[in-house]
Amino acid sequence: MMTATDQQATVRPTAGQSDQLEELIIGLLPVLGRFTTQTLREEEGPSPERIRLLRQLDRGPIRAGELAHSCLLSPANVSELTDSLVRDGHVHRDADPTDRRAVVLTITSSGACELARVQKALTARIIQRLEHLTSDQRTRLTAALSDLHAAFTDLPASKEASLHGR
Amino acid sequence: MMTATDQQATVRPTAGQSDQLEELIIGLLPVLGRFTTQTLREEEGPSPERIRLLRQLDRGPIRAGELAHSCLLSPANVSELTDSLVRDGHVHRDADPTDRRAVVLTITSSGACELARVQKALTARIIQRLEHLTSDQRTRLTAALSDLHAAFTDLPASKEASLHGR
DNA sequence: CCGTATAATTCGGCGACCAAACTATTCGGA
DNA sequence: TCCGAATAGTTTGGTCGCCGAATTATACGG
Repeated sequence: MMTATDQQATVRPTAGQSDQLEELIIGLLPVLGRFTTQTLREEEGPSPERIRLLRQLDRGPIRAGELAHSCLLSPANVSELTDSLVRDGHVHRDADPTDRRAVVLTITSSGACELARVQKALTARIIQRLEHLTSDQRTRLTAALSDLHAAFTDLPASKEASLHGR
Repeated sequence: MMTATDQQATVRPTAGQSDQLEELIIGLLPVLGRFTTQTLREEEGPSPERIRLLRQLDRGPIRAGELAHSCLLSPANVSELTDSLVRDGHVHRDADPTDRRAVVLTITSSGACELARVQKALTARIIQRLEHLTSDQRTRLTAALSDLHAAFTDLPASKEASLHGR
């Protein structure tokens, strides 16, 4: 009845068995993404994206441009997100004394506190999801995710390898 | 071996070494998310979210509500996204003959084609990222992601019965 | 000093997303 | 048989994330 293409269950001629891994990665993203946004939404705190910025800021003060770079966001976006973080008192903006065009972002104690709270909630949820894994599975997962993370983390320009502002 | 990246493992007294795993998962999302959106953006096709719907539709016709449920989206959102997919000729909407309130969504051949094209591009990029992994690492990653996927895939139904008696 | 490069912000606009209101249909009674 | 409640989707109004282009302020080489 239906048109030419019926509901063939994933018979893909081009697929080898290694295709499975890529499929897994592609499929993982929406699942994790939903989970995270859902969880953080319930948490009533800063939005997921703001949390992402806070996570970076928690590592130490950073210039707005570098933050944009490290989070793969446009400067415009960072500027806007920062606005709201400043408004909420989670971050403050200071002029960089060495270059007055630039801005240095620093997390406030309230920001760090929020971050900790939210991350704790998120972590709790994750633990809950993982609790039926065996110890071996956990170990394997940790190692594998480490690889995966490394594979997809590209710091295209490690020009500022001397990031020392601490 | 730990690829101790820039992560400074915030010594948490309550946390065992398993804390590392949660950190990895939290950190993975933005990395993967960025990668995917970036790649798909370059691909000039349907947006990532539309691709997500197409992926589900590619498994066979489905009612709009079920699609919303399976993708964890609101019906409103699905309706809108579907609009654009229909406009682009990637999907068609048909009234369900057994229930005229309902709508059945079916991917068109053009939709399937687009999906294949885009997934191919995405897969190619992923392969590129993974090419320096050893065969063992790949195997481990595949198994681990399988676990992870299962752990975060929402369990269907089963809540109906318990909620009934309230 | 001046022109150009650079850091950030502002502006306009699009896409994703949702809750609430609305429409059309089904279905369980009385 | 008809009515009201439930159900499937759509529309509406609005928020947030995100970006490119224009703008502003500063730095720096000549």
